[in-house]
Amino acid sequence: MATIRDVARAAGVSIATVSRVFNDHTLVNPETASRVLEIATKLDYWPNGAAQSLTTRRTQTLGVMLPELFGEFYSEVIRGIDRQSRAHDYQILLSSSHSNGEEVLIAGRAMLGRIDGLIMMAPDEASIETVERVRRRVPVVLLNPRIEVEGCCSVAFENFSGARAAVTHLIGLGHRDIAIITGPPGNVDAEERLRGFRRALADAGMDPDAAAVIPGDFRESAGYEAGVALLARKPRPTAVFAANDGMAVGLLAALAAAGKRVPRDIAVVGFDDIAMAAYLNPPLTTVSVDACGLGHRAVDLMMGAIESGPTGGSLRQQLPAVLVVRQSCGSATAGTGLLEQTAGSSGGTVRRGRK
Amino acid sequence: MATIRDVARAAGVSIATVSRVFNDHTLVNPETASRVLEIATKLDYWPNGAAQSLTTRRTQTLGVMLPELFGEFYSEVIRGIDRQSRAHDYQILLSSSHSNGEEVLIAGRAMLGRIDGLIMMAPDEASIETVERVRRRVPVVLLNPRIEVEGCCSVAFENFSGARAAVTHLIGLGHRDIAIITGPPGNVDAEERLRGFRRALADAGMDPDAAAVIPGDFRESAGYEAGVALLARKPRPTAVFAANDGMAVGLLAALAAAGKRVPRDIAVVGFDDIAMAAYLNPPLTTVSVDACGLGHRAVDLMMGAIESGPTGGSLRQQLPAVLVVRQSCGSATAGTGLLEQTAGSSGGTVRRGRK
DNA sequence: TTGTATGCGTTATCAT
DNA sequence: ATGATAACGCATACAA
Repeated sequence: MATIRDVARAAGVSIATVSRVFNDHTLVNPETASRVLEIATKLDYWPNGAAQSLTTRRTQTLGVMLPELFGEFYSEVIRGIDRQSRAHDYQILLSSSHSNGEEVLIAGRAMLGRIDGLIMMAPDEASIETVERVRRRVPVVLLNPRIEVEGCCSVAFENFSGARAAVTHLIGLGHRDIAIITGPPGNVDAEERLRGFRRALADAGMDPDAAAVIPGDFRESAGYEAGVALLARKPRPTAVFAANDGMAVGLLAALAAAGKRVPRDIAVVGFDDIAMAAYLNPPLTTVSVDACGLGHRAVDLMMGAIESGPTGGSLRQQLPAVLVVRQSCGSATAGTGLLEQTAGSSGGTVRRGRK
Repeated sequence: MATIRDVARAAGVSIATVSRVFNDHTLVNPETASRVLEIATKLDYWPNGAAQSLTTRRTQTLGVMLPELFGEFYSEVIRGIDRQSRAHDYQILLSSSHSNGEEVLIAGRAMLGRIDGLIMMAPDEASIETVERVRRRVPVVLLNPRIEVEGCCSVAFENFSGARAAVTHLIGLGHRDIAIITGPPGNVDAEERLRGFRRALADAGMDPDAAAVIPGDFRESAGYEAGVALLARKPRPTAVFAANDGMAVGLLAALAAAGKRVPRDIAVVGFDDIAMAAYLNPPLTTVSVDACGLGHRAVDLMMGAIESGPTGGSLRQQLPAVLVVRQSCGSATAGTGLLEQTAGSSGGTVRRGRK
């Protein structure tokens, strides 16, 4: 393939001139420029990106590392990153499905020299060291970080207050025996949601330790199994908070299979507000988070970090988690207010209906 | 940051030796190697990817270009590509949301030098020229191509036979007035599905030109609007084939809003079998395609193309589109067989139930 | 306005 | 087993 040298030779100029034409740096003689352009077109010359980034130290690429690419949630995050990156003329170097620190390290090394910044969601604590090492080279933006890393910006959802609002709503509806299906152990989101669940109970004067905590892993199948386990329980909880919608879907299926009616027999609330939540039977009450917006925001932070260089501060941003009341949680029972504002320092809000 | 030179200096060896240690090329003296490794660790040396790929002409990266990143379908494709790429130790350079040939060209140029191959789904015919130009540089694998490009491998779904099977099924159920909600004009999948729709009607001795063809664009909102338009029609069709599930979802919502019962009043069939299809009310009969598998297969083809070099043949592969019968299409009416095999050279198959 | 020359951080081909 | 040194393709400081 034609290189800058080929074009220079064919046009009878130096490579510096060709380079200038393509980067319209210094003013180049219009005639010369058009001649070079013509030759370049004829030779179908495309500058080599690797060579460019080697000299300019710029790649116009953002690295993205995610723990896994399963479930709608991560797809949405990627979409958000993708869109906003394009708006800034950046491409995305994707490397997901990392389950441990070792893989993260390898992927990080492979990205070095090919990216101007890294947006990552660390699967576990072990990846923190990798983050530190990457951070010495390019800006890093953390997604829902377990631990804040000095010098890294981060964006996170208000998992805690979102979960708290959801459970508080159930309590407001009159429920006193509420179970939770948790996410995978070690997952930050899962832990925060569990914490919100417990806090809501405690706030209402109930004993968090008395509540049924059924282990899950964010997958639909776990929700189904949890449903089976739940039905065998005596006394059977009157409401269930699933730590994500995927498990809520499985739970709903298990309940339906057992002939239970939702919300009459059991109330169900999820978390994430995935696309199908509004279309489930019954429509799922859940906590809505804007996964796409998370990616969008991460890119914005990254752009700032790239601009300001290594001295850039470490902004922390929180994105709201809003309770969306649909039908799976049932309506207010007599004597209980339905519209009370959910408590929470971050001011939880409540939305109703399909969207 | 430390470069290979820094390591060499600190270890008292030449850069060639350091390079050898990291690529375990020729045998290096174990002592020297361990010393170099030690120094490299201390200096936190990471090879620069851009420099590596400049000399080796290898990037361990696959370019991925998609027309848009909206809807579950594309997310699934990306997931498939991502997974299989990782299995081959490749990363992904993503650039989506391209709506026209100009954008595709720009994105293609930006990728040059950073990728070993390109997997792309061209939004329109104008992108073909870009494909040709990219192809002279790196192998290209096309996803659902409108036109086969000489020297490019491709993977496509059996859109035609899938749609045909779906509509044939409706006809077998006794329907004689079947409408279609089409995808966006110019979209290959959309056109093939329309073609399958028409063929099914023709095969049954019906007049394709007499059928109601309602324009859509694959979005949920288009399905909703189509539903409204459909209900105003007299006589009202007894069945509708939505060219994708997203529109079927909107259609279902419109019908429910109008108090119509599915499938009693109107039968509905979709295409894609997205995750929520099985959970809709009623569960959606649709044509299932394995979007994730498409990506997976594309990577496999790419690996072959990269191996075999520029002389690699141009394999074309077809992935099945299987009718999944759920409840939105209703059951057989008297006198009509329900289990008949769908016609089609590619041997359409029928599946039942939730999965 | 244009050309020369150097460097970016590697790998790889020679020697030694 | 190891060391010079020449690419790789481009951008850019400096000279002309």
